[in-house]
Amino acid sequence: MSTETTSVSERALLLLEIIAKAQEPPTLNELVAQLQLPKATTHRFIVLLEQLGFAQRTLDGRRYEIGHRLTTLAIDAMRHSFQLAPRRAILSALVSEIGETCNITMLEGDHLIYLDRVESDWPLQIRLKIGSRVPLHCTASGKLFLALAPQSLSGALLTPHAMEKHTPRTITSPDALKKEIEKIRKTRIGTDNEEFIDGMTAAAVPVMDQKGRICATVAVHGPSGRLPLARAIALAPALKKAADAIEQTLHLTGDSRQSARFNALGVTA
Amino acid sequence: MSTETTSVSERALLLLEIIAKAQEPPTLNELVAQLQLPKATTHRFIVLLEQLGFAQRTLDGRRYEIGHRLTTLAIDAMRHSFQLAPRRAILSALVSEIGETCNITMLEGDHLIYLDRVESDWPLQIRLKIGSRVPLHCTASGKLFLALAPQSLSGALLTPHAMEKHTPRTITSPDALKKEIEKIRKTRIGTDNEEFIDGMTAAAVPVMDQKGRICATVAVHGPSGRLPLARAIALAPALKKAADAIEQTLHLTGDSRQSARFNALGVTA
DNA sequence: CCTGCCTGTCTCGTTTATTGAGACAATTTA
DNA sequence: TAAATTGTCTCAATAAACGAGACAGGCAGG
Repeated sequence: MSTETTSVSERALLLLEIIAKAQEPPTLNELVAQLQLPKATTHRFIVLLEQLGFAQRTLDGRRYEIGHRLTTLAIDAMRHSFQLAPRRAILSALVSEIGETCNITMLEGDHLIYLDRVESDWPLQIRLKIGSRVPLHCTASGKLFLALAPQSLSGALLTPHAMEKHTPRTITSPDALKKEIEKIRKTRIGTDNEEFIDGMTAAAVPVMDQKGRICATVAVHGPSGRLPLARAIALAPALKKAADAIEQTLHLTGDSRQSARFNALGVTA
Repeated sequence: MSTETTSVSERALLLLEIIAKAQEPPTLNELVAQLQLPKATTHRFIVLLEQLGFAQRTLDGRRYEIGHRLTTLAIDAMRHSFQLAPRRAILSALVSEIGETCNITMLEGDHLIYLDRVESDWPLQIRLKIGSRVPLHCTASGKLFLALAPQSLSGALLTPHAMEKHTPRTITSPDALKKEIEKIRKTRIGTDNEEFIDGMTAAAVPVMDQKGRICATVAVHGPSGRLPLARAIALAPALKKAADAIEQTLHLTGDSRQSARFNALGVTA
C-alpha cells in the first residue's frame, strides 16, 4: 500500500529527465547520486538508453547527453503542444478578461487533476502545479463533480476518512457536505471558501460532453482579499462561456468513458 | 543471441513515441495495433504512463495524448539542442563553405555511429539517418579510426567475417585493408571510393582529444559525379579546420574513456 | 425493449527480465 | 609507485512484467 511506485519504465524516464534537466551532461556517478540506485543498475540503464538512441555519450565518452531519438520525440511532443493550443487560447482569453488565474481540471481516480492552467499577472499567486492531485471534498471543482456526477457518486466518495481537514473551514461532516452539494447541484457553480487552502477562494463551472455529462471543469481561484467568494461567483458567466467554447473543441465522435470511470470507483447503482 | 531486444523501458518509450507521432490522440486499440502487444499489456503501460504524468487522456477519456511531464521533458530536451548548437554551427559553416553534406561520427562498439549531420542543398543526396550504424572497413571515417586508434585495434577488428562486401570496390581482403590503413595513417585522411555505397565517395579527418587520441571524425560525402575522390581529398584542409574548432568546444577536464572502449573490444595489448 | 459486438478494465498464476553485490580493469591522483 | 576513483561485467536471487481470460458498460441494429 505504500506510495512508492517501483517500475522499470519510470526509472528509465527518470533517468532521461535527469539528463535533460542537467546544466551540463552528467557523468555516470552523478546519475547514480541523483537516481539513488546502485552503480551497476544505473549503468545498465544508461547503456540501454544509449543503444536505443535516447541518450548518447559526449565526445569525450564520459558524460551523457540526450540522444537523437529523444530530440525527435521532443519535437513531436512540442508539435502536439500546438494542437492543444486552442484550449489554452480559450483559457488565456478568459484569464485576460477576468484577471485571475484559471484552470481546467478533470477527475482522476477519486481526486482532481489539474490539466491546464494560465496564471494571472498578479504578484500574489497561489501556485499549484499542473498535474498535481487535489481532493474533491474541499475544492470548487471537486464539489462540482460530486454534485453533477451521474448516480450516487457522492455517496461512494463521501466516506469520512476521505474528508481530511485542510483548513478551519473544510467541511468534514458527510451530512453538511451533502447539503452543500445539493445547493451546488442547483446553481451548477462549485465554490470553495477557503476550504482547501487558507486565504484562497475559488469558483468552478462544468464542461459537459455531448451526452450532457460533466467531463471537466473550468475554475478560477485567487487570494480571498482580492477575490472574495461573491466576486468569484460573479465571474461564473465568463467561466461558463469559456467552458462552452472548450466543449466545442471536443468534436467528439460520440461517447463517454467517464461513466466507466465512475464505475471503477465502486459506484454500484 | 537474437537481436530482438525485449526491455520494458523500450516498450514504454515506444508507446510515448507512438502517441507523440500520431496525428490525433490514439485509442487503446490503435495503440495495441501499433505496439503489437496484447491489450492487457498495452493497457497496463498506458495507465502507468498516465499515472506518471507522461501521458494523459483526452477530455472524452477514450484517447491518449502527451502529458505535462513529457512536455516538460521535451522543453528541457530542446534547450539542450541549443547547447549542442556550437558544434552544429561549425558543421553548418563547413557545409556552406564546401557545399556538400558533412557529418560527425564516433566509434560505437565495432561500428561507426553518426552523431550529427548537416545536409547540403543539392537535390541529389545520399541520406543516412543520424544515429545509424555503419561498418568500419568500407567507410572513410571507419578506416580513419582503424588507422589512428591506439595499439593494434585494427588487428582485432580486421577479421574476415567483419569485412562484408557492400559494393564491387569494397576491400574484403585483410591484407589489402592493412596496406590501405597504413597509407591513411600517414596522410591522416580517411577515404572511401565507392566502397560502402555505389556512387558515393567520402573523405574524413580526425577530431583529437587533449591526449592526442582520435575521438571522432569530421567527414564529407557526396555522389561521385559531383564529388570525385580527388576533390573530396582536396577538401580535407577545410574539414580539418572544422575538426579543430570542434575539438576546442570539448574543453575537457582531461580524460578519455575512448581507450577503455577499445579494450572492451578485446584488444589485449 | 432486447441481443450481440466492441471496447476498456481487472485478476492472478506463470514466466521472464531486472536487480545489485561484488570482482575487475583502466585511469587518474597523490 | 601506490592508492583512490571510475566504468564495466557476471550471475544467482528476486521482484516485476506478462497476458489469457473474465467481466462490465456502451453502442448498434433489430
